[in-house]
Amino acid sequence: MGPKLNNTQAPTRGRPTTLDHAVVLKTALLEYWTYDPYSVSIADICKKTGTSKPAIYRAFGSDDGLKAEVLSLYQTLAVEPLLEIFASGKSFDESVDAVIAFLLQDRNVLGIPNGCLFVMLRAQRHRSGPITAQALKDLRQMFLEGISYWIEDMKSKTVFRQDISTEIGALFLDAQHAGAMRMQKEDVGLPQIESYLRCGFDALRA
Amino acid sequence: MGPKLNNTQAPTRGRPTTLDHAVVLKTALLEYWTYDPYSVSIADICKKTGTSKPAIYRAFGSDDGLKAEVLSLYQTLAVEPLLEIFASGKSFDESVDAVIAFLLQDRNVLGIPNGCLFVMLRAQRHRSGPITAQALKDLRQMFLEGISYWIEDMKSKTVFRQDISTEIGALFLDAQHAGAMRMQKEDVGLPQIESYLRCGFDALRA
DNA sequence: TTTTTAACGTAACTATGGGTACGAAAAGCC
DNA sequence: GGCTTTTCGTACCCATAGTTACGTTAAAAA
Repeated sequence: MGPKLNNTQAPTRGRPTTLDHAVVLKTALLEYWTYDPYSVSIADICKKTGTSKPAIYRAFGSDDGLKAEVLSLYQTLAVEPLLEIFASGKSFDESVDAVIAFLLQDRNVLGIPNGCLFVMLRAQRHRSGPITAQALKDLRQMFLEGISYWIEDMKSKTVFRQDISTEIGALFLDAQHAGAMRMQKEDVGLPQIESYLRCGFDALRA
Repeated sequence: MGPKLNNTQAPTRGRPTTLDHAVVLKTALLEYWTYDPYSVSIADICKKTGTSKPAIYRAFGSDDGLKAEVLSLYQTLAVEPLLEIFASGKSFDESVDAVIAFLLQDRNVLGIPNGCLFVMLRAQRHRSGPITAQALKDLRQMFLEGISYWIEDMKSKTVFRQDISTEIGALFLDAQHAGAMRMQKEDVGLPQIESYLRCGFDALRA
């Protein structure tokens, strides 16, 4: 989109780029995730990364553009790994265990914030600009589809209740995920969140 | 708290109050509920009600104070009626039906916004001032307790799964409520939300 | 009637938000 | 070396947020 490529080779003329696209993106991700996307300003990210505002605007176009790129990074770092667990052909019980283990890792140890940026953005999607809104819509779609595939798979193995439509099952699991992430932010204990999630999965087991 | 009582009789000296406390509160509630508490400014509420900013500060002290009073109004208007359904001694199935009917009323017809202000505030509680934060904490506590009472009642009638602790059951229903309200804001269809809720209640039925 | 009391609202203040104009600086090309 | 190209970042723009100073107005008390 922008007039320049990332730092991965390219420019032939003009002053070389000093801004590190990846560092800014990663910093923004961490700030948005830790606090909330709409409580962190461009100026905050500038301070954290030692860059200037125009540099960020040159690289990302706008606040909306930055948020959209951050969401894209979050997708590859956090959402897709979760979907891969669902897609990895595990049994029902193995899937449940793996998903719970993934969601409830000790984040302090890993240096990862609590909660889920995707969930936070969805909860405030009326605030997002058009680019982020579209990215959010697409990701939601992909998320529900990923879950739907798993449900279909489980149904074919007759370990998932046949009387629950795939659509509703997907909405249900999506909501379970959001609920767990919200509880994590609200400092509900891990054992409680785990029980909550198992309770939900039990509702789907044939 | 403020130096004056509400318009319900009282002042003996000085210029009489023209600001209608109730109207401002109701307007703020509607704006916060329709959009989101942190996308609506004091100035917005002034425009809607035709009052001045100092009038609002005189009556509510601060943004935080206004939000806290609005939350209190929301509690009596929307949260307590829901808890009363749970407390009204209905059977399990009647409770489920009544709760679903309550949550999924046609809001357009009633002039009530979609979603839930309580859920919205909780999702952004890190932004709230100390007064609102405390009110939010108290309301959350009351909400979980109200649900817990119902669960205990249902357990005593052996229609609620005994192997789910009351604490987890309450967290689960709290999350179901939040999920349904979030879906309503995300424009998920009513039938889907209803199925989602029934699916969750089914998980708790003995 | 004058004094006291208290709410009135215009017009400010400060901080911060997203966003940019523009001259300086650093590279390649001729 | 000059010329072109492109990024650099300081210093600004404008809008809006929450909040308040202060002169004015309307009532009760003296």
